[in-house]
Amino acid sequence: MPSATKTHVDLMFRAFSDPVRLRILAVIRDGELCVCDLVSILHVPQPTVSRHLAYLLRAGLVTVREERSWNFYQLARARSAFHRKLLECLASCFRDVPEMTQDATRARANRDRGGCC
Amino acid sequence: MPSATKTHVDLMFRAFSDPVRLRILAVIRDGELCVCDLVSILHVPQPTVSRHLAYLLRAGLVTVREERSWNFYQLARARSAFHRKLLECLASCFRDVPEMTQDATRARANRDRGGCC
DNA sequence: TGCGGTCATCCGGCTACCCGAATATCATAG
DNA sequence: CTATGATATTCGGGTAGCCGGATGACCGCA
Repeated sequence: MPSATKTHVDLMFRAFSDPVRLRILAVIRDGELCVCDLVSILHVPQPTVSRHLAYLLRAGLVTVREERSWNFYQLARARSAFHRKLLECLASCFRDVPEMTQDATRARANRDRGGCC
Repeated sequence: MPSATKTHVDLMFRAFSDPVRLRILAVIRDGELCVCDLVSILHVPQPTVSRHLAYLLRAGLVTVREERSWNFYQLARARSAFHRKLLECLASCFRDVPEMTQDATRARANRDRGGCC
């Protein structure tokens, strides 16, 4: 048994400590996106995206809205000061991860096309 | 090849995603501490503390000062907006992790005793 | 009823991490 | 030189991701 039990804070930090999850969180800052949009924007296989979304859901960082055949994910509203600070980190590291800006341009092009539908 | 290469941002987030490292970072916010002080404050074996300190050193989150036989660790000065925000997260999650407050009281008692020397 | 599209989950294998115990390094005191 | 104390590192084993590929569940539509 570890000396310190795993807490919710650890879970949230760990949610941010993966490149794909970080990019997902960054790209849905501008509004909800469905899974297939994320797949085409991030250039990541669909099961990988789904797995990471499940992780983010467990951590309480995103919410889902089901409509017809699509699941739209968006950032969850911050429910604590810690959560809010963490989202500010996301904004700050935006310039340190080059892939995020590439994702952002692809996401904008995607929205201009009207998404997947 | 992974879809997104491991970046420095990931390394820093991951540094925060372990209970012991989080407690170390929190307890040295009030000033530098040597390894043996950390061991007695956190109630964690010495090799474990050293390993986590090495991790934090690699991530650029702490600095060392060697004096006589002791190595004193303290928080590194923030070198980016992201780094600064991350330290603010540390302050915010303080109230969410009960062990941190226990560590803080033990740390204060330790300082009142004058540390390990 | 069958089919295509959307999404989630399972399975195998690999890697990275985390720990406890023991050991190594190094400075200092005697 | 020897001993002691502080710290770092190594080693072995266990566990928790992470991924690619395949499969499964579900819905809308012809």
